[in-house]
Amino acid sequence: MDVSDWTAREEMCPHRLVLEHVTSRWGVLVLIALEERSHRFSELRRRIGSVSEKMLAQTLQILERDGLVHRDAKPVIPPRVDYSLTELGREAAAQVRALATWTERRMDDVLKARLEYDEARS
Amino acid sequence: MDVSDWTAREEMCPHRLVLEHVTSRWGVLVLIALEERSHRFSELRRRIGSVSEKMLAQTLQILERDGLVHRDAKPVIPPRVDYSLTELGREAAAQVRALATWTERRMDDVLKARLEYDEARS
DNA sequence: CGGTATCCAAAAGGATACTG
DNA sequence: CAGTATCCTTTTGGATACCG
Repeated sequence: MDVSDWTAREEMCPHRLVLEHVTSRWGVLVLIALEERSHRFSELRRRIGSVSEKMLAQTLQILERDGLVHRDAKPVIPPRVDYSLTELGREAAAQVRALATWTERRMDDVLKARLEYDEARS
Repeated sequence: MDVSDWTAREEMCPHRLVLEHVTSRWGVLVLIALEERSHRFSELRRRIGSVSEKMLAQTLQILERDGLVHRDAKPVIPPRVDYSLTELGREAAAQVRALATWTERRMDDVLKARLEYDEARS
């Protein structure tokens, strides 16, 4: 893989965009939550906590369009919509979770590095 | 890992921030470029192509502070600064590259999903 | 309940000029 | 060469109100 492949063209290349979707602020949290089990819209909101309706809806639409999330709207009143991962989404979630787990595991080293960095400059 | 752990506190929790650093627009590209070999500042600029001086400098500082990137400023004229990955940075780069490789490998399925999604709505 | 539409504030990011 | 400082534009994201 060549880095310039990711930025050479005017419009960002397609797989660079998918990477941005799955690693976006809310994309990461949605994928990890849905990897565990399917959620309704309002369940996801409560689960993630700080996300606004607008951003959650937007994130879910982007991930659904990319084929990572399946949206199941049941024709009942009141409306009920369940979100789950597709096979593609489960693969993405596994990758993202691996990265998230790594940051958790290595956090102490990062904090130590920051202390050294800040001290060297004060 | 619980998703709400990532968003519960006022300030984002620390490992969530590290995740944002390594998956940021330019962080991804810097890590992948440096995984291959060390680069000078201007080499990175040319390699990544579309990044501004400001953003490259900022990204490198953030990654250096997190202990992922090593900065080696040689006291010569004209100045020469080499950037490389630390051991921690190599681990991060491997994770990020795995994710990037996955998006590349699965791009066809994503594009197909998008076509279906867009057609179903037109 | 599960959204959309609108407006506004905040943050990210680029262009340019300048410096050791 | 390797940045920093400043200004300005673009993008992101939250709050609110409304709808089927």
